[in-house]
Formats: sequence, structure tokens, C-alpha cells
Amino acid sequence: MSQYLQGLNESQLKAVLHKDGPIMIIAGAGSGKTKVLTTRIIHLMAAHDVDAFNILALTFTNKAAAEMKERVAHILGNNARNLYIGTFHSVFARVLRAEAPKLGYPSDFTIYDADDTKSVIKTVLKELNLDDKVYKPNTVYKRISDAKNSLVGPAEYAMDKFLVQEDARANRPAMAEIYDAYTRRCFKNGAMDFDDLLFKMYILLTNFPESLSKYQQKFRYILIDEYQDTNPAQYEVIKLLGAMHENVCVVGDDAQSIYSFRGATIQNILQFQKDYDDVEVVKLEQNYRSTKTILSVANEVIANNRDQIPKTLFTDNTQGEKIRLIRTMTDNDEGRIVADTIQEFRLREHFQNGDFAILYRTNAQSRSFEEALRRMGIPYRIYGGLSFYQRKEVKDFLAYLRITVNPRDEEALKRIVNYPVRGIGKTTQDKAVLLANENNISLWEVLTRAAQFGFRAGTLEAIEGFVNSVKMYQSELSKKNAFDLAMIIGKSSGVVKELFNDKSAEGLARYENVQELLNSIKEFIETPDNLESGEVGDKSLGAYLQQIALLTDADDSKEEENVVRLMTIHAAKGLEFPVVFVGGLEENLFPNAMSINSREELEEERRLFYVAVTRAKHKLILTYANTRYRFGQLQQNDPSRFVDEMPQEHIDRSYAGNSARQPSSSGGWSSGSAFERMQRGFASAPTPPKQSYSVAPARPALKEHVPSENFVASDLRDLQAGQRVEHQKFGFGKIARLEGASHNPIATIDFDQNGQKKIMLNYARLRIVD
DNA sequence: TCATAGCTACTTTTT
DNA sequence: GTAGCTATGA
Repeated sequence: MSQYLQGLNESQLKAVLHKDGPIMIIAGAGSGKTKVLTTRIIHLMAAHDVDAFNILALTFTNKAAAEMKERVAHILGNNARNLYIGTFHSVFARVLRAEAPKLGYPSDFTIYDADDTKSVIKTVLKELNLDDKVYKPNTVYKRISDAKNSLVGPAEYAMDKFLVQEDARANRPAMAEIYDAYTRRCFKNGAMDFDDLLFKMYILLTNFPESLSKYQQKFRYILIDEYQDTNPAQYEVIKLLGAMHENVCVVGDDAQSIYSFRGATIQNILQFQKDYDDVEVVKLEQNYRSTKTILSVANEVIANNRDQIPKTLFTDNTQGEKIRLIRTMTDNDEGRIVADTIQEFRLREHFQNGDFAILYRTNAQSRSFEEALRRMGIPYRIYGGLSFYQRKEVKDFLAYLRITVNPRDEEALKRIVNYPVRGIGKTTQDKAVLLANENNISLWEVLTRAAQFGFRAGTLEAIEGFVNSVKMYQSELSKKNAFDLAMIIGKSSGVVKELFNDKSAEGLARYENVQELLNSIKEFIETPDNLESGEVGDKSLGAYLQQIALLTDADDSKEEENVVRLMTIHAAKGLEFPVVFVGGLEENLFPNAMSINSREELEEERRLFYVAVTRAKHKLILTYANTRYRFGQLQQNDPSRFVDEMPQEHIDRSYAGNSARQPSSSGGWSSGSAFERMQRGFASAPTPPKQSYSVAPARPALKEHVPSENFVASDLRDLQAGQRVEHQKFGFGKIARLEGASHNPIATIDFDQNGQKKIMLNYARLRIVD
């Protein structure tokens, strides 16, 4: 038996050795999924002489792709180079780059990220004279994105009775029109958004049979990671590509499907067996990652879900210790106790910083952990949030590069036409945009022909100066590599100088970020071959821009850093850590308040919890806070229902007070482990009482109110103006009026002691007095 | 035309 | 608590 096959268990081996025909691998958490995928690729090449050029492996994250590639390269060396391994988005972008003219796009089409997309939506809304309070860019984006991910174009959308009716009911009848205008605008700009990369790939394959057959022949063996997270667009493309050889291998775990909000449908994996005849199904049920305790907690919680493929995960690992459940008074205490526990484990059990991960439901939760770690001098790194490439200064600089490569890119143009300030202000810009629309030409063309359009002499001079310098950059495009050209642009545009002259701390950071960006371009041109595709050497600026558009900050991997990692649970999928903290286990936060209205949504939250738990190898610590600041307001939450769903014999509650649920206002704090005393110390530390309203100097100080003995939050659905209520902090008051959307009602309350305040009823806890 | 202060809406998750 | 937008004055 070949060496690379050794150490595989029976099912793993079965999955690897299966050569032709469709196969579905149901891979439980920690069951060696990546190992199976990579070994399968190695086996295809080593034992069956399959050409690397004929293998396509698709993942959801760059990180997963890089890991796979690396593992294959480890065994096969240079042969691995020609494999097509990448994310759906990056592989499709590469294909589309080659085929763009067929679809009427320039090869150097721009890829719009979420910010660009929203910005285009705002532009379109303005031009259609629509109120962006009714048509919130986020809502519109979601709607369009959902449509594209279901392969519904603007024309189909407008004719889809159900969709149109939905929009009408939501009081957004112009949605179809917006979608159409948005699509046209992107096309005019020579740009595709994230969803287009999937949608246009589908269009390419369906409208151009010769392209379909070309890629069908090329990709004889197809492997899909995380199949449970595919959306209909991805599903259809895979089906098309695999139709000729039917060598489609999908790997997934229905229990880890956590992206339905992005259009993923669990049906794809549940139905796979119906898509092809003779599907081989292999289940990987042995977990190599976690202790018996952790695994049984995960199993027991997920058993509450109705929709799932039956399977039994087991492990030969040790029993391990109980799961620690920690309750704290506030979110800040939660941060401190986690930091403290990390310290404890480091000292007593010799863990390193890099062994710890802190996971949470929402990005906003990172703050308290971050502060606590910083205070204790524990090095950490936050993943997610604003990625490097989304920072303003980086985007500004990139906009120069983008406009050089694709002058039709209006979003980029608007960013930099007056940055650094050169006397082309808002009035001029508005006029130019108007001219572009009236004459049906691009904004760039208006600027290049500015003399014809009667701008003021000074303004005209400014425009011409700008146009000439961009034209100069463009003329260098074919002569210079990405880095040299970027350097020229940085110097000549004045961007670098502008940042250099800003000596404030933020200015310094911005300057460094742009330098960092230049470094990354240098790195790009110096990398010997393009790891993404295996195709050698497109070092142009256009290639660089398309690559980074799909990068997130989780991808710039300084993996070896020995630091504590903070990230959302979504971002942690596919990763494992010796010690895992999961924070904010509270109702309304996790499960999130947005997701408790239907069984499907709640089950997805539960799967998310399952993902969180199964990241841990040795130790798992769950925390929740009695009160936490959210949205400026102090909120009280009950412990998460998931806490109750865990097998209690595996839980160490000695850090959680005595009562499981509904901690009463006085009870639960009197017993005393050393740790608990310490915790109480934190809770009652002499920090000044927090203000739950903004601290405007003119406003009178809050007259603190002591809640009544019998304070119980009332059901506020039938709240009426004129009723008297009690608020825990602001005291007694009278409802002056009710306003806001029905799903987010806002009450204006005249408080006896604290004046008038606006309170969001979704969050507030009010007792109706009479 | 530009800088700034103040107001508002937002927080679910992301390629 | 903050980013992004608007109104205001220089």
C-alpha cells in the first residue's frame, strides 16, 4: 500500500479509493475531511495518472484552498502546481477573465466588493429618485443578492409574481426597477459583484455550448468542499461542469450548514443522491479532534434538530474534563474572566497563547475581550471585521489602480477624482455624472472630453490635469509590472505624500497601510507562479486587482503567530483549537433574536453552536453575561437555551452561580469558590456606573432609579400611548407616543425624573404600571 | 469648495 | 459605541 494511504481508517480509505462516478462523503466534524480530500487528489494523480490540469477542487475560503494545495504539494511537489484549487469565486473569476469578451465585459473587469456594491446601489437610488430610507441599501443588496444566487436575473425578477408581490407588500414596489438599473450600471462600469461571479459563470456555461464543453473536458474530476453551504447558483454550475464525466465528489456535513442567510440550501446535500444514478455514499463518523465529553455535548445538542442526515459521531480520544460554564455580571466581566482564565491555563497547564480561541456570534462582541486581553498584556489577533483591503486609505489607493486598469469603473473614479484635493468638488462631480447619464457615456469619457461640456476655466484645468495623469498611468500599463506602476501612481498622484504629511497617529497608520499595500504588490509580482490557477505568470496590475478583490483578512495568514485568536463562529468553521471559549451564550444573542422566529432559523443557530463546540480539542469554556451593552442600552438576557440542551453531567457549573436559568436578582451569588469570589470582585470593582445613554454635556445627569421589588418586564406588543411604565434605570414615566416600523417600534417616554427619552421596544424591558 | 459638528441608524453571520 | 450622512459656517 502506498505510503500516503497509511493511517486512513476504513471509510476514509473507501472514499479515497473510489475512482469514477459520483460520490458523496458525509464528514462529521473533525473526521479528517481535508485529509480525505487531499489524499483523494494525490491518489488520482499518483495511482491513476490523472493529469493535474484535469482536477478541479472548489472550497469556500482561500484558507481551505491554500491548505489543500499545500498538503497535496507536500506529497507530489511541483506536480501539484497545475491543479485548479480555489474558492468558487476565485476559480470562476479566473474563467470569466478568460471568457469576459463573450459576455460583453472587459477582461480586466473590476470585482466589486460589498462596499462598492452598496455604493452603486446608492447611486442608482439617487438617480431613480428613490428614498434610501425606504429602500435601504442593505435591504436592496440582500434582495438582489438573493435573486442572483437563485439565478434570477432582472427580467425574470420583474416577471416573477411572487417576488413582485413580496416587494409590494413590503412597500418597495420599485425593487425590480432598481435591480435592473443596478445591473445595467455594473455592466456599464465593466464590473461584476461577488454574486455575478457565480451568476455569470452559469450564464457563460448555458449560453455558450463551446465554453461548456471546453470546461467539462478540462475538469474531468471535480471535488467540492463544504457542499452543504452551496447555493443554487453554485449547485447548477457544478451540475453543468460535472455532466460529462460525472466524476463529482462532494464532501459536506449537514450539521455544519450555517450559511443559509447567504442563499445556501441544505437541500443540495440532502438531494445529492437523486441528482445522479449510483451515488456512492461514505460516512466519516470517527472524530479525531475532540474529547469524549466535548463530542457528546455536541451530539446531544444537535439531536434537537429535525432536519438532518442520521449519523453517529464517536471518538477514541480520552474522556477529557467537564465543560466549564461561566456566568458573569456584565460583558466587560466576561472579557476579564476569559482573559483571566487564559492566564490561569497558561500558568498551570502550560498552554500557549496560540492554543486559545475566543469565538462569538457577532463581531461587535469582540470589544470586551479585546480590551481585557490588552489590559493583561496577552497578545491577540482579531479576524474579521474590517479587512485590510477595505480600509479607506487602501481602497483610495486601489481606486487609482482600478481606474488605470478599467476606466469605466465609475465607483473608483468617484473615489479619487478629488483625492487628493485638486479642485474638482461636489458640484463639478454632480454635473459630470449628469452629463454622463444624459449622453449615455461613461463618467470617464465626460472627463476626457470636458472641454466640450463647458466647465469653468479653472475647473477644466483641474480636470485635464487629472485626466492626463491617469492617461499616463494607462500608457505604462503594458510596459510596467504591477509594482513599478503602483509606485509611479503613488508618487505622481500625490496620495503617498498626502498620507506622509499627516503626522497624527491615525495618519501614520494610514501611511503604513499604504506602504503595506505596496509591499503586497511587490510580493505578488515576485511570487514565481500563480498559486491560484497553476497558470504561470500574469503579473499585470489587472491580475493583481482581481486576486485581492476576493481576499479577506482571514487569508493573510500569519498562522504561526503565537497569539490568542478572536473570531466569529462563522469564521472559525474548518479550524480547530486546543482551548475554545464561546462567549455571549444568551438568548437573543445566541440564538440571535433575528433567528428565533422559525424552526429553520433556530436550527441553523443550533448548527452554529454545534460548529462552535466542535472546534475544541481539549477544553471548552462557555460564558454568558447577565447584562450587556448593546445599541447603547443595557440589556438583560437569560442564558441561552443551548445551555439547557447540553447533557448536564458534562457541565461544570461551579462558575455559574447556582441557578441555571432566570438568575433571580439576589440568588446565585452567595456560595463561594475562590474563583467565584474573584468574579464577584470584578463585578463590584469600583468602576463608575455605566451610562446607558449618550453623554451629551448639556443633558442633566441621570437620576438613578432603583427598580421596584416586583419588577417584571411586560409584554409590550399592546403598549398604548398614555400608559404609565417603569424602566429599570430611568424610573417611572408616561408613554408620550409610539412610532417606528411595526417590527421595530419606538416609544417616546416622558420620565418623571429623567425627562423625555426614545426607547426601542424590541430591546427595552418595561413594566406596565397600570 | 471644504472641514467639522451633530444627528441617525445600526448589529447576524461573509465570499 | 460608531460610521456615515447632512447641515452649517469659514
